[in-house]
Amino acid sequence: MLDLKLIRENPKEVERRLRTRGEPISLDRILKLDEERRQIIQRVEQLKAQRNKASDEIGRLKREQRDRDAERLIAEMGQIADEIKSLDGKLAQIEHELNDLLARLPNLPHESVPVSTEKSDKVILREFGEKPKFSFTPKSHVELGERLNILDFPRAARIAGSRFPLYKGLGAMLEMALVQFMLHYQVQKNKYIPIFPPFLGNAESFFAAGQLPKFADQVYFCPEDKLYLNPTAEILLTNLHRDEILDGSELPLKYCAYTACFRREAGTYGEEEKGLIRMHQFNKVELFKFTKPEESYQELESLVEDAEDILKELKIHYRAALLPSCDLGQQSAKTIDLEVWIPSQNRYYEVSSCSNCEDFQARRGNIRFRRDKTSKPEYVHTLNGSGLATSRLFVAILENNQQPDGSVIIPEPLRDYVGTDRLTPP
RNA sequence: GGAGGGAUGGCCGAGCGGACGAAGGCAACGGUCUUGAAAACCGUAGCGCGAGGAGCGCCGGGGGUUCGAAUCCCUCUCCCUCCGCCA
Repeated sequence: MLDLKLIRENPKEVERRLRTRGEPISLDRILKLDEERRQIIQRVEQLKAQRNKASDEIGRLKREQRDRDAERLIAEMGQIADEIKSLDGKLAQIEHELNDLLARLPNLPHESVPVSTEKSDKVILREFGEKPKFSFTPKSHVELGERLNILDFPRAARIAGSRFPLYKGLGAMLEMALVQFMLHYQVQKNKYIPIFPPFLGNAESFFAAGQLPKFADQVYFCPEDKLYLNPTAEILLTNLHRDEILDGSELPLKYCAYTACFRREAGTYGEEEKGLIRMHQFNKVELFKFTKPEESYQELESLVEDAEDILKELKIHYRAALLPSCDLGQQSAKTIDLEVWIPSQNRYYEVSSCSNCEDFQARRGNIRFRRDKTSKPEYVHTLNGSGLATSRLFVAILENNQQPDGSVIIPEPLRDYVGTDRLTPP
Protein backbone atom coordinates (compact mmCIF):
# COMPACT_ATOMS: atom_id res chain seq x y z
CA MET A 1 0.00 0.00 0.00
CA LEU A 2 1.27 3.42 -0.90
CA ASP A 3 1.06 6.36 1.44
CA LEU A 4 -2.05 8.34 0.55
CA LYS A 5 -0.28 11.51 1.60
CA LEU A 6 2.44 10.85 -0.95
CA ILE A 7 -0.18 10.38 -3.66
CA ARG A 8 -2.01 13.52 -2.63
CA GLU A 9 1.13 15.63 -2.63
CA ASN A 10 2.89 14.28 -5.73
CA PRO A 11 0.20 12.72 -7.92
CA LYS A 12 1.98 13.29 -11.23
CA GLU A 13 5.27 11.88 -10.01
CA VAL A 14 3.66 8.82 -8.44
CA GLU A 15 1.64 8.19 -11.58
CA ARG A 16 4.71 8.47 -13.78
CA ARG A 17 6.72 6.04 -11.70
CA LEU A 18 3.88 3.52 -11.43
CA ARG A 19 3.40 3.61 -15.17
CA THR A 20 6.96 2.41 -15.70
CA ARG A 21 5.52 -0.97 -14.72
CA GLY A 22 3.72 -0.95 -18.03
CA GLU A 23 0.18 -0.87 -16.68
CA PRO A 24 -2.16 2.00 -17.49
CA ILE A 25 -2.55 3.48 -14.03
CA SER A 26 -4.61 6.54 -13.19
CA LEU A 27 -4.85 8.19 -9.80
CA ASP A 28 -7.70 10.53 -10.74
CA ARG A 29 -10.43 8.58 -8.99
CA ILE A 30 -8.32 8.19 -5.86
CA LEU A 31 -7.59 11.89 -5.72
CA LYS A 32 -11.25 12.75 -6.18
CA LEU A 33 -12.38 10.36 -3.44
CA ASP A 34 -9.68 11.64 -1.13
CA GLU A 35 -10.89 15.20 -1.68
CA GLU A 36 -14.51 14.26 -0.98
CA ARG A 37 -13.48 12.26 2.03
CA ARG A 38 -11.61 15.12 3.59
CA GLN A 39 -14.47 17.52 3.04
CA ILE A 40 -16.94 15.22 4.75
CA ILE A 41 -14.52 14.58 7.60
CA GLN A 42 -14.29 18.28 8.26
CA ARG A 43 -18.05 18.64 8.50
CA VAL A 44 -18.71 15.50 10.46
CA GLU A 45 -15.95 16.19 12.96
CA GLN A 46 -17.32 19.63 13.58
CA LEU A 47 -20.72 18.10 14.31
CA LYS A 48 -19.20 15.48 16.58
CA ALA A 49 -17.33 18.12 18.52
CA GLN A 50 -20.64 19.88 19.02
CA ARG A 51 -22.32 16.66 20.10
CA ASN A 52 -19.57 15.79 22.55
CA LYS A 53 -19.84 19.17 24.15
CA ALA A 54 -23.60 18.88 24.45
CA SER A 55 -23.35 15.36 25.89
CA ASP A 56 -21.04 16.60 28.61
CA GLU A 57 -23.46 19.39 29.30
CA ILE A 58 -26.41 16.99 29.50
CA GLY A 59 -24.49 14.84 31.95
CA ARG A 60 -23.75 17.85 34.07
CA LEU A 61 -27.37 19.08 34.03
CA LYS A 62 -28.66 15.65 35.05
CA ARG A 63 -26.27 15.54 37.94
CA GLU A 64 -27.50 18.93 39.04
CA GLN A 65 -31.10 17.66 38.79
CA ARG A 66 -31.89 20.25 36.12
CA ASP A 67 -33.88 17.72 34.11
CA ARG A 68 -35.94 20.27 32.21
CA ASP A 69 -32.82 21.95 30.77
CA ALA A 70 -31.38 18.54 29.95
CA GLU A 71 -34.53 17.49 28.10
CA ARG A 72 -34.37 20.61 25.95
CA LEU A 73 -30.77 19.94 24.95
CA ILE A 74 -31.50 16.28 24.22
CA ALA A 75 -34.28 17.33 21.86
CA GLU A 76 -31.88 19.66 20.03
CA MET A 77 -29.26 16.97 19.67
CA GLY A 78 -31.58 14.54 17.91
CA GLN A 79 -31.18 16.37 14.63
CA ILE A 80 -27.42 16.51 14.85
CA ALA A 81 -27.27 12.80 15.63
CA ASP A 82 -29.20 12.07 12.44
CA GLU A 83 -26.95 14.27 10.38
CA ILE A 84 -23.85 12.62 11.80
CA LYS A 85 -25.24 9.20 11.02
CA SER A 86 -25.92 10.10 7.41
CA LEU A 87 -22.50 11.69 6.90
CA ASP A 88 -20.74 8.76 8.57
CA GLY A 89 -22.54 6.44 6.18
CA LYS A 90 -21.44 8.43 3.16
CA LEU A 91 -17.90 8.55 4.52
CA ALA A 92 -17.77 4.79 5.02
CA GLN A 93 -18.84 4.29 1.43
CA ILE A 94 -16.17 6.62 0.10
CA GLU A 95 -13.46 5.11 2.26
CA HIS A 96 -14.42 1.64 1.18
CA GLU A 97 -13.92 2.47 -2.47
CA LEU A 98 -10.81 4.51 -1.76
CA ASN A 99 -9.19 1.73 0.25
CA ASP A 100 -10.00 -0.83 -2.37
CA LEU A 101 -8.38 1.29 -5.09
CA LEU A 102 -5.35 1.95 -2.90
CA ALA A 103 -5.02 -1.73 -2.03
CA ARG A 104 -4.76 -2.60 -5.71
CA LEU A 105 -2.03 -0.11 -6.55
CA PRO A 106 1.41 -1.70 -6.89
CA ASN A 107 4.54 -0.48 -5.16
CA LEU A 108 6.70 2.31 -6.57
CA PRO A 109 9.74 0.92 -8.41
CA HIS A 110 13.05 1.96 -6.88
CA GLU A 111 15.13 4.43 -8.87
CA SER A 112 17.85 1.83 -9.51
CA VAL A 113 15.37 -0.38 -11.40
CA PRO A 114 15.82 -0.26 -15.18
CA VAL A 115 12.74 1.20 -16.83
CA SER A 116 11.40 -0.94 -19.64
CA THR A 117 8.26 -2.54 -20.98
CA GLU A 118 10.24 -5.58 -22.16
CA LYS A 119 10.81 -8.37 -19.66
CA SER A 120 14.01 -9.25 -21.49
CA ASP A 121 15.52 -5.92 -20.49
CA LYS A 122 16.89 -7.31 -17.28
CA VAL A 123 20.42 -6.47 -16.24
CA ILE A 124 22.69 -9.48 -15.72
CA LEU A 125 24.62 -8.54 -12.60
CA ARG A 126 26.95 -11.53 -12.42
CA GLU A 127 27.35 -15.17 -13.33
CA PHE A 128 28.79 -18.14 -11.54
CA GLY A 129 30.30 -21.21 -13.21
CA GLU A 130 29.61 -22.14 -16.81
CA LYS A 131 27.07 -24.03 -18.83
CA PRO A 132 27.97 -27.71 -18.68
CA LYS A 133 29.22 -29.29 -21.92
CA PHE A 134 27.83 -32.68 -22.86
CA SER A 135 29.29 -35.24 -25.22
CA PHE A 136 25.71 -36.43 -25.79
CA THR A 137 22.28 -34.87 -26.09
CA PRO A 138 21.22 -34.03 -22.52
CA LYS A 139 17.94 -35.53 -21.44
CA SER A 140 15.14 -33.57 -19.75
CA HIS A 141 14.54 -34.09 -16.07
CA VAL A 142 11.22 -35.71 -16.94
CA GLU A 143 12.95 -38.43 -18.91
CA LEU A 144 15.75 -38.78 -16.36
CA GLY A 145 13.28 -38.95 -13.50
CA GLU A 146 11.34 -41.70 -15.23
CA ARG A 147 14.41 -43.78 -16.06
CA LEU A 148 15.81 -43.38 -12.56
CA ASN A 149 12.39 -44.28 -11.15
CA ILE A 150 12.38 -41.24 -8.85
CA LEU A 151 9.47 -39.22 -10.30
CA ASP A 152 5.97 -40.50 -11.02
CA PHE A 153 3.71 -37.96 -12.70
CA PRO A 154 0.96 -40.40 -13.78
CA ARG A 155 0.38 -41.59 -10.24
CA ALA A 156 0.52 -38.02 -8.91
CA ALA A 157 -2.24 -37.24 -11.40
CA ARG A 158 -4.28 -40.17 -10.13
CA ILE A 159 -3.99 -38.97 -6.56
CA ALA A 160 -4.51 -35.25 -7.12
CA GLY A 161 -4.50 -34.19 -10.76
CA SER A 162 -2.08 -32.88 -13.33
CA ARG A 163 0.75 -30.66 -12.26
CA PHE A 164 1.20 -32.25 -8.88
CA PRO A 165 4.54 -33.84 -8.05
CA LEU A 166 5.31 -37.27 -6.74
CA TYR A 167 8.88 -38.04 -5.72
CA LYS A 168 9.81 -41.64 -5.09
CA GLY A 169 12.75 -43.49 -3.56
CA LEU A 170 15.98 -41.53 -3.83
CA GLY A 171 14.00 -38.79 -5.58
CA ALA A 172 12.07 -38.19 -2.36
CA MET A 173 15.35 -38.34 -0.46
CA LEU A 174 16.97 -35.82 -2.80
CA GLU A 175 14.09 -33.37 -2.55
CA MET A 176 14.14 -33.53 1.24
CA ALA A 177 17.93 -33.37 1.24
CA LEU A 178 17.74 -30.03 -0.55
CA VAL A 179 15.35 -28.68 2.05
CA GLN A 180 17.51 -29.93 4.92
CA PHE A 181 20.73 -28.66 3.44
CA MET A 182 19.37 -25.20 2.68
CA LEU A 183 17.80 -24.81 6.10
CA HIS A 184 20.94 -25.91 7.90
CA TYR A 185 23.04 -23.61 5.80
CA GLN A 186 20.91 -20.50 6.25
CA VAL A 187 20.43 -21.08 9.95
CA GLN A 188 24.00 -22.01 10.80
CA LYS A 189 26.09 -19.99 8.35
CA ASN A 190 23.89 -17.00 7.62
CA LYS A 191 22.14 -16.80 11.02
CA TYR A 192 18.51 -16.85 9.99
CA ILE A 193 15.98 -17.82 12.66
CA PRO A 194 14.17 -20.94 11.48
CA ILE A 195 10.37 -20.88 11.44
CA PHE A 196 7.99 -23.72 10.70
CA PRO A 197 4.77 -21.78 10.01
CA PRO A 198 1.16 -22.77 9.39
CA PHE A 199 0.62 -23.67 5.73
CA LEU A 200 -2.73 -21.92 5.60
CA GLY A 201 -3.42 -18.30 6.35
CA ASN A 202 -6.40 -16.03 6.84
CA ALA A 203 -7.57 -13.14 4.68
CA GLU A 204 -5.92 -10.49 6.86
CA SER A 205 -2.55 -12.14 6.40
CA PHE A 206 -2.97 -12.48 2.67
CA PHE A 207 -4.04 -8.88 2.43
CA ALA A 208 -1.06 -7.62 4.39
CA ALA A 209 1.40 -9.39 2.13
CA GLY A 210 -0.32 -8.01 -0.96
CA GLN A 211 -1.81 -11.25 -2.26
CA LEU A 212 -5.35 -10.02 -1.68
CA PRO A 213 -7.50 -8.51 -3.04
CA LYS A 214 -5.84 -8.41 -6.44
CA PHE A 215 -4.56 -11.96 -6.84
CA ALA A 216 -7.31 -13.97 -5.20
CA ASP A 217 -7.63 -16.15 -8.29
CA GLN A 218 -4.09 -17.49 -7.92
CA VAL A 219 -4.47 -19.06 -4.49
CA TYR A 220 -6.33 -22.11 -3.26
CA PHE A 221 -9.10 -21.22 -0.85
CA CYS A 222 -11.04 -23.33 1.67
CA PRO A 223 -14.39 -21.56 1.90
CA GLU A 224 -15.68 -23.58 4.87
CA ASP A 225 -12.89 -22.24 7.02
CA LYS A 226 -12.08 -19.04 5.14
CA LEU A 227 -8.44 -20.04 4.88
CA TYR A 228 -6.02 -19.72 1.99
CA LEU A 229 -3.31 -22.24 1.14
CA ASN A 230 0.19 -20.89 1.27
CA PRO A 231 1.54 -19.96 -2.18
CA THR A 232 4.86 -18.71 -0.73
CA ALA A 233 6.17 -18.47 2.82
CA GLU A 234 6.76 -14.79 2.11
CA ILE A 235 3.10 -14.27 2.95
CA LEU A 236 3.26 -16.22 6.20
CA LEU A 237 6.50 -14.61 7.34
CA THR A 238 5.30 -11.09 6.54
CA ASN A 239 2.59 -11.69 9.10
CA LEU A 240 4.90 -12.93 11.81
CA HIS A 241 4.98 -9.38 13.19
CA ARG A 242 1.71 -8.01 11.87
CA ASP A 243 0.27 -5.32 14.18
CA GLU A 244 3.44 -5.25 16.26
CA ILE A 245 5.85 -2.51 17.22
CA LEU A 246 9.34 -3.98 17.10
CA ASP A 247 12.33 -2.83 19.06
CA GLY A 248 14.65 -0.97 16.65
CA SER A 249 17.73 -2.42 18.34
CA GLU A 250 16.76 -5.97 17.31
CA LEU A 251 16.54 -5.12 13.60
CA PRO A 252 17.27 -6.53 11.15
CA LEU A 253 15.28 -9.64 12.02
CA LYS A 254 16.17 -12.53 9.72
CA TYR A 255 13.90 -15.55 9.33
CA CYS A 256 13.86 -18.59 7.12
CA ALA A 257 11.13 -21.13 6.63
CA TYR A 258 10.48 -24.28 4.70
CA THR A 259 7.00 -24.62 3.30
CA ALA A 260 5.19 -26.51 0.64
CA CYS A 261 3.76 -23.90 -1.73
CA PHE A 262 0.43 -24.18 -3.52
CA ARG A 263 -0.56 -22.18 -6.57
CA ARG A 264 -3.51 -22.49 -8.91
CA GLU A 265 -1.42 -21.29 -11.85
CA ALA A 266 -4.62 -20.47 -13.71
CA GLY A 267 -4.01 -19.88 -17.37
CA THR A 268 -0.28 -20.59 -17.42
CA TYR A 269 -0.14 -23.81 -19.39
CA GLY A 270 2.94 -23.77 -21.57
CA GLU A 271 4.47 -26.66 -23.43
CA GLU A 272 8.03 -25.87 -22.32
CA GLU A 273 7.02 -25.93 -18.68
CA LYS A 274 6.75 -29.67 -18.47
CA GLY A 275 7.58 -31.80 -15.51
CA LEU A 276 8.51 -30.07 -12.29
CA ILE A 277 9.04 -26.59 -13.69
CA ARG A 278 5.60 -25.21 -12.90
CA MET A 279 3.51 -27.16 -10.42
CA HIS A 280 0.43 -26.60 -8.28
CA GLN A 281 2.57 -27.74 -5.37
CA PHE A 282 6.28 -27.24 -4.85
CA ASN A 283 8.79 -26.87 -2.04
CA LYS A 284 10.68 -23.79 -1.09
CA VAL A 285 12.93 -22.45 1.63
CA GLU A 286 12.20 -18.77 2.06
CA LEU A 287 14.44 -16.05 3.47
CA PHE A 288 12.79 -13.02 5.03
CA LYS A 289 13.98 -9.83 6.72
CA PHE A 290 12.44 -7.00 8.69
CA THR A 291 14.78 -4.00 8.50
CA LYS A 292 15.08 -0.30 9.17
CA PRO A 293 14.27 1.76 6.06
CA GLU A 294 17.78 3.11 5.62
CA GLU A 295 19.31 -0.38 5.71
CA SER A 296 16.95 -2.25 3.43
CA TYR A 297 18.90 -1.96 0.17
CA GLN A 298 22.12 -3.16 1.65
CA GLU A 299 20.14 -5.97 3.29
CA LEU A 300 18.72 -6.86 -0.12
CA GLU A 301 22.24 -7.33 -1.45
CA SER A 302 23.20 -9.61 1.39
CA LEU A 303 19.96 -11.55 1.07
CA VAL A 304 20.72 -12.26 -2.57
CA GLU A 305 24.22 -13.36 -1.60
CA ASP A 306 22.81 -15.69 1.03
CA ALA A 307 20.65 -17.35 -1.60
CA GLU A 308 23.60 -17.50 -4.02
CA ASP A 309 25.67 -19.35 -1.42
CA ILE A 310 23.47 -22.39 -1.90
CA LEU A 311 24.02 -22.51 -5.64
CA LYS A 312 27.76 -22.05 -5.18
CA GLU A 313 27.90 -24.87 -2.65
CA LEU A 314 26.01 -27.10 -5.06
CA LYS A 315 28.23 -25.95 -7.94
CA ILE A 316 25.35 -25.11 -10.25
CA HIS A 317 25.83 -22.56 -13.00
CA TYR A 318 23.61 -19.54 -12.45
CA ARG A 319 23.26 -15.84 -13.07
CA ALA A 320 21.84 -12.98 -11.05
CA ALA A 321 19.47 -10.64 -12.90
CA LEU A 322 18.08 -7.26 -11.92
CA LEU A 323 14.50 -7.19 -13.17
CA PRO A 324 13.18 -4.28 -15.23
CA SER A 325 10.23 -2.19 -14.04
CA CYS A 326 7.63 -4.13 -16.06
CA ASP A 327 8.57 -7.45 -14.45
CA LEU A 328 8.26 -6.45 -10.80
CA GLY A 329 5.72 -8.16 -8.57
CA GLN A 330 3.17 -5.74 -7.22
CA GLN A 331 4.68 -5.58 -3.72
CA SER A 332 8.23 -5.16 -4.89
CA ALA A 333 10.22 -1.96 -5.31
CA LYS A 334 13.25 -3.87 -6.59
CA THR A 335 13.80 -7.51 -7.44
CA ILE A 336 16.87 -9.57 -8.19
CA ASP A 337 16.33 -13.06 -9.61
CA LEU A 338 18.71 -15.99 -9.54
CA GLU A 339 18.42 -18.17 -12.61
CA VAL A 340 19.86 -21.62 -13.13
CA TRP A 341 20.73 -23.21 -16.42
CA ILE A 342 18.37 -25.92 -17.69
CA PRO A 343 20.23 -27.79 -20.45
CA SER A 344 17.26 -29.61 -22.01
CA GLN A 345 15.54 -26.33 -22.70
CA ASN A 346 18.64 -24.35 -23.45
CA ARG A 347 17.54 -21.56 -21.19
CA TYR A 348 17.73 -20.20 -17.67
CA TYR A 349 14.98 -20.65 -15.11
CA GLU A 350 14.30 -18.61 -11.98
CA VAL A 351 15.05 -20.46 -8.72
CA SER A 352 15.04 -17.41 -6.52
CA SER A 353 13.40 -14.03 -6.57
CA CYS A 354 14.65 -11.58 -3.97
CA SER A 355 12.69 -8.41 -3.39
CA ASN A 356 12.70 -5.33 -1.27
CA CYS A 357 9.09 -4.38 -0.63
CA GLU A 358 10.13 -1.32 1.37
CA ASP A 359 7.16 -0.27 3.53
CA PHE A 360 4.49 -1.56 1.13
CA GLN A 361 3.66 -4.63 3.20
CA ALA A 362 4.50 -3.00 6.52
CA ARG A 363 1.83 -0.40 5.85
CA ARG A 364 -0.76 -3.04 4.97
CA GLY A 365 0.13 -5.19 7.95
CA ASN A 366 0.86 -2.34 10.35
CA ILE A 367 4.37 -3.60 11.11
CA ARG A 368 6.41 -0.93 12.84
CA PHE A 369 9.46 -0.35 14.99
CA ARG A 370 10.73 2.21 17.47
CA ARG A 371 14.26 3.56 17.06
CA ASP A 372 14.47 4.02 20.80
CA LYS A 373 12.20 3.98 23.81
CA THR A 374 10.75 7.42 23.33
CA SER A 375 10.52 7.81 19.56
CA LYS A 376 7.41 7.43 17.43
CA PRO A 377 6.78 4.12 15.68
CA GLU A 378 7.88 3.94 12.02
CA TYR A 379 7.14 1.35 9.37
CA VAL A 380 9.78 -1.33 8.83
CA HIS A 381 10.92 -2.48 5.43
CA THR A 382 10.26 -6.10 4.49
CA LEU A 383 12.42 -8.20 2.19
CA ASN A 384 11.90 -11.68 0.91
CA GLY A 385 13.77 -14.12 -1.25
CA SER A 386 13.63 -17.77 -2.09
CA GLY A 387 16.60 -19.53 -0.69
CA LEU A 388 15.73 -21.49 -2.82
CA ALA A 389 12.85 -23.08 -4.73
CA THR A 390 13.69 -26.70 -4.09
CA SER A 391 11.67 -28.27 -6.82
CA ARG A 392 13.32 -26.30 -9.60
CA LEU A 393 16.71 -26.89 -8.08
CA PHE A 394 15.94 -30.58 -8.28
CA VAL A 395 15.48 -30.15 -12.03
CA ALA A 396 18.76 -28.28 -12.35
CA ILE A 397 20.68 -30.94 -10.44
CA LEU A 398 19.28 -33.80 -12.52
CA GLU A 399 19.90 -32.12 -15.83
CA ASN A 400 23.25 -30.46 -15.16
CA ASN A 401 24.79 -33.45 -13.41
CA GLN A 402 23.62 -36.18 -15.79
CA GLN A 403 26.14 -38.63 -17.16
CA PRO A 404 26.29 -40.48 -20.51
CA ASP A 405 24.98 -43.66 -18.88
CA GLY A 406 21.88 -41.88 -17.56
CA SER A 407 23.12 -41.67 -13.99
CA VAL A 408 23.23 -38.43 -12.03
CA ILE A 409 26.01 -37.26 -9.71
CA ILE A 410 24.74 -35.93 -6.39
CA PRO A 411 26.46 -32.67 -5.35
CA GLU A 412 28.85 -33.20 -2.48
CA PRO A 413 26.94 -31.29 0.26
CA LEU A 414 23.80 -33.38 -0.31
CA ARG A 415 25.37 -36.84 -0.19
CA ASP A 416 24.98 -37.48 3.50
CA TYR A 417 21.35 -36.45 3.37
CA VAL A 418 20.54 -38.55 0.29
CA GLY A 419 22.65 -41.50 1.36
CA THR A 420 24.45 -41.92 -1.96
CA ASP A 421 26.74 -40.01 -4.29
CA ARG A 422 25.00 -41.04 -7.46
CA LEU A 423 21.57 -41.91 -8.80
CA THR A 424 21.69 -44.84 -11.20
CA PRO A 425 18.96 -46.33 -13.39
CA PRO A 426 17.69 -49.66 -12.07
C1' G B 1 -19.11 -31.00 16.41
C1' G B 2 -21.69 -29.91 21.67
C1' A B 3 -21.64 -26.90 26.55
C1' G B 4 -19.65 -22.86 29.24
C1' G B 5 -16.04 -18.65 30.15
C1' G B 6 -13.11 -14.74 28.20
C1' A B 7 -10.81 -10.55 24.86
C1' U B 8 -9.53 -3.34 28.14
C1' G B 9 -3.00 0.79 27.08
C1' G B 10 4.18 -2.40 26.47
C1' C B 11 2.36 -6.28 30.32
C1' C B 12 -1.15 -7.49 34.48
C1' G B 13 -5.82 -5.72 35.83
C1' A B 14 -10.37 -2.55 37.56
C1' G B 15 -14.50 -0.29 35.38
C1' C B 16 -20.37 -2.62 33.39
C1' G B 17 -24.95 4.23 30.36
C1' G B 18 -22.91 10.57 31.57
C1' A B 19 -16.81 13.90 35.62
C1' C B 20 -13.51 7.48 31.42
C1' G B 21 -8.64 7.72 26.92
C1' A B 22 -9.92 4.70 30.89
C1' A B 23 -8.41 3.32 38.55
C1' G B 24 -4.40 0.48 40.52
C1' G B 25 0.15 -2.31 39.87
C1' C B 26 4.53 -3.66 36.98
C1' A B 27 7.72 -2.22 33.15
C1' A B 28 9.48 2.52 30.52
C1' C B 29 11.29 7.64 30.23
C1' G B 30 12.92 12.46 32.77
C1' G B 31 14.37 14.42 37.46
C1' U B 32 15.68 14.76 42.98
C1' C B 33 18.94 12.22 46.33
C1' U B 34 23.98 9.50 45.72
C1' U B 35 31.15 9.43 44.32
C1' G B 36 28.28 5.84 41.22
C1' A B 37 24.33 2.38 41.49
C1' A B 38 20.12 0.42 44.12
C1' A B 39 16.11 2.00 47.09
C1' A B 40 12.87 6.04 47.99
C1' C B 41 10.34 10.29 46.27
C1' C B 42 8.49 13.79 42.32
C1' G B 43 7.10 14.14 37.37
C1' U B 44 6.22 12.40 32.07
C1' A B 45 4.04 8.98 29.35
C1' G B 46 -0.88 4.99 24.47
C1' C B 47 -2.14 4.69 18.97
C1' G B 48 -4.20 6.90 14.35
C1' C B 49 -5.93 11.26 11.20
C1' G B 50 -4.34 16.39 11.64
C1' A B 51 0.31 21.11 11.53
C1' G B 52 4.02 17.61 17.32
C1' G B 53 -2.17 23.01 17.32
C1' A B 54 -7.65 22.74 17.73
C1' G B 55 -10.70 18.88 16.93
C1' C B 56 -12.10 13.79 15.84
C1' G B 57 -11.60 8.53 16.27
C1' C B 58 -9.73 4.11 18.85
C1' C B 59 -11.39 -0.56 25.31
C1' G B 60 -10.93 -7.91 19.72
C1' G B 61 -13.72 -6.79 14.35
C1' G B 62 -18.49 -5.21 12.24
C1' G B 63 -23.49 -3.50 13.04
C1' G B 64 -27.52 -1.63 16.33
C1' U B 65 -30.11 1.05 20.65
C1' U B 66 -29.25 6.17 22.87
C1' C B 67 -28.73 13.21 23.12
C1' G B 68 -24.47 10.19 24.95
C1' A B 69 -21.63 3.25 24.82
C1' A B 70 -15.52 0.16 27.31
C1' U B 71 -20.39 -0.40 29.76
C1' C B 72 -26.90 -2.53 26.80
C1' C B 73 -28.42 -5.65 22.19
C1' C B 74 -27.08 -8.49 17.56
C1' U B 75 -23.18 -10.72 14.77
C1' C B 76 -18.27 -12.40 13.49
C1' U B 77 -13.24 -13.73 14.82
C1' C B 78 -9.76 -15.44 18.24
C1' C B 79 -8.33 -17.58 23.07
C1' C B 80 -9.36 -20.76 27.53
C1' U B 81 -12.09 -25.00 30.18
C1' C B 82 -15.09 -29.52 29.81
C1' C B 83 -17.31 -33.43 26.50
C1' G B 84 -16.92 -35.99 21.67
C1' C B 85 -13.37 -37.28 17.70
C1' C B 86 -8.46 -37.96 16.21
C1' A B 87 -2.13 -37.97 14.87
